Amino acid sequence: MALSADLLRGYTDTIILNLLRESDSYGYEINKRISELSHGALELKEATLYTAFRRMENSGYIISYWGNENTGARRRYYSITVSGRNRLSEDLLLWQETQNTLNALLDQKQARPVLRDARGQEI
Amino acid sequence: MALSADLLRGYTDTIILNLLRESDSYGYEINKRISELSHGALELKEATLYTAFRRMENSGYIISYWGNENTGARRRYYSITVSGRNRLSEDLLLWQETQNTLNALLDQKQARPVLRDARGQEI
DNA sequence: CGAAATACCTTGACAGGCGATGTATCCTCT
DNA sequence: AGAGGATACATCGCCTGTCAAGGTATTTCG
Repeated sequence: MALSADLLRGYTDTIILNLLRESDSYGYEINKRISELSHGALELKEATLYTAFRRMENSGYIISYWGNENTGARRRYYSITVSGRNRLSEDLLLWQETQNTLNALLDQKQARPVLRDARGQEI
Repeated sequence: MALSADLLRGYTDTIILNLLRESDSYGYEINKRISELSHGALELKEATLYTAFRRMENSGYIISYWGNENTGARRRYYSITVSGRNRLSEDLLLWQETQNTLNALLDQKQARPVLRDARGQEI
């Protein structure tokens, strides 16, 4: 079941920043990683993705550079800045708070984490 | 600390429906309940609230009627419909899923091994 | 060769949140 | 009695993030 990214509005930036935290990457790969890590639950549209890149680069959270592939299509790599890491930290705190608040308002208990085995199968 | 309502976009309807689940209520009271239950973390603006009511009534999730107060300002009460309860159930499931997905995407992970391209370039 | 995958990008529409503004009544304090 | 705050409703128009639809170019594989 795919989640509407509209319900996650505002979190695309956070998700991207969190992936870039580990290493530079480029659009196409980031999109695939998101799809993988969410087990297909979230698939960002390209328009959404590239708008997010522009927005975040304009805000100074990431910088971009062209990779020098000598084979295959050209890639634009993105790198998280110090400012981006700060933004990410705040976002992560905010996400915790958002969960607490919404769970309080919806009378929900914390979601039980989905556990998976080595093959990605839900336990 | 107030949450950015943009991060909760799409959940206002769910929050309202969940409050109406127990008993009919009216705009002003609902807004106060939200503020109380969230310990001030979420304060919906009136414009947001009343657009939500219109939207949900048009969609058949709630119906409204004027209260017959003989003192104080008039109140428009809202009542959740069967369709609204169904919508709420789906929303609650979706919220659980959203948490799981976002936690999977945002949780601290082991650092991904440094990958390099054919030319030894770090990617 | 043709299709699919890789990889990038832009335009315009849509929808939800909200700032600003307006109305009217009631209560409390001075 | 008058002022200010709380109660209670409502609308208009702007802003912003998502995305459908469209485009370009290269590589890989059957």
